[in-house]
Amino acid sequence: MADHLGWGIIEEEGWRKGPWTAEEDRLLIEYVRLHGEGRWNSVARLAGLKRNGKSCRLRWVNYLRPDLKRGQITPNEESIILELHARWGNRWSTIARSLPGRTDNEIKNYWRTHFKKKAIGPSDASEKTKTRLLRRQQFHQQQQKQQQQQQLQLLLQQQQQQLLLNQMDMNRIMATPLPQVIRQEMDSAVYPNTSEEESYFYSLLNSNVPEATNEDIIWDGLWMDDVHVLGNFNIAASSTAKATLHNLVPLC
DNA sequence: AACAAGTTCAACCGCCTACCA
DNA sequence: GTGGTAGGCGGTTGAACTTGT
Repeated sequence: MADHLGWGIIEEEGWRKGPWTAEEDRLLIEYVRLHGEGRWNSVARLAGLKRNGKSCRLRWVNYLRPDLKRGQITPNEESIILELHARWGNRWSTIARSLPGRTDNEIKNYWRTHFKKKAIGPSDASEKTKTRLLRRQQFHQQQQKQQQQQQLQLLLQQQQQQLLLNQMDMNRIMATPLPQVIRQEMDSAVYPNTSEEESYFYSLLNSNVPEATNEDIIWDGLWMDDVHVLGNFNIAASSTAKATLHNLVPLC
């Protein structure tokens, strides 16, 4: 059970709660400087703080992070908050990403104190449902994305194999003496005038497919209305792949 | 000056998802 | 496949501060 010795000195299972002291802040800053962000549950052990991981993370993210912007929300920021809230609802962390230096907590508090009163009404009652629905949709989209990535990766693997085989054939052909003109023709057939999409595909073929791509960032901004974009991306990737394969076929 | 009411914001809570063994 | 754990998120709380009477 918790010992209630006053706000700030409450302890439960050895964890301190309540307002942070300057010394605790110093220890946390030092910890992050040495070990970086993350592994928050190690903070207690490594930094000598009697705070649980969640508390440490929150303190860092909302208060100690060096890139935080202090002071009043500007009118410009306010309009961004209004616009994004109209679009996303109470998805504060998503909104916060569009306002560098502002935290989700800060934006949430700002919204509640400045706009909540105006917003209370029939729409407010449905806010929770709306947020949950959005979350569920996000989850389904994530699953779809994974499936599509798997398909794309499979396709790329097949094509890389095909390319390897083609290259082996090419090597064999190139090993036999040919007139210069015919060789030039063949060179242009391997890498014809490429479109942007094809260049992108070549670059994919020539590099290992990264495990974590910028798609994560893109996906952050993709929601219901944007699903078709990913659908098109997949189609585009597939069609490009087909086109590229088609270009290679005459070589076989 | 003193008190009440209103506002702000740091911090906590509970839930959910991702990840790992 | 499953259970445990860590981290992230939105909602809520309550102490501190400000403003009005």
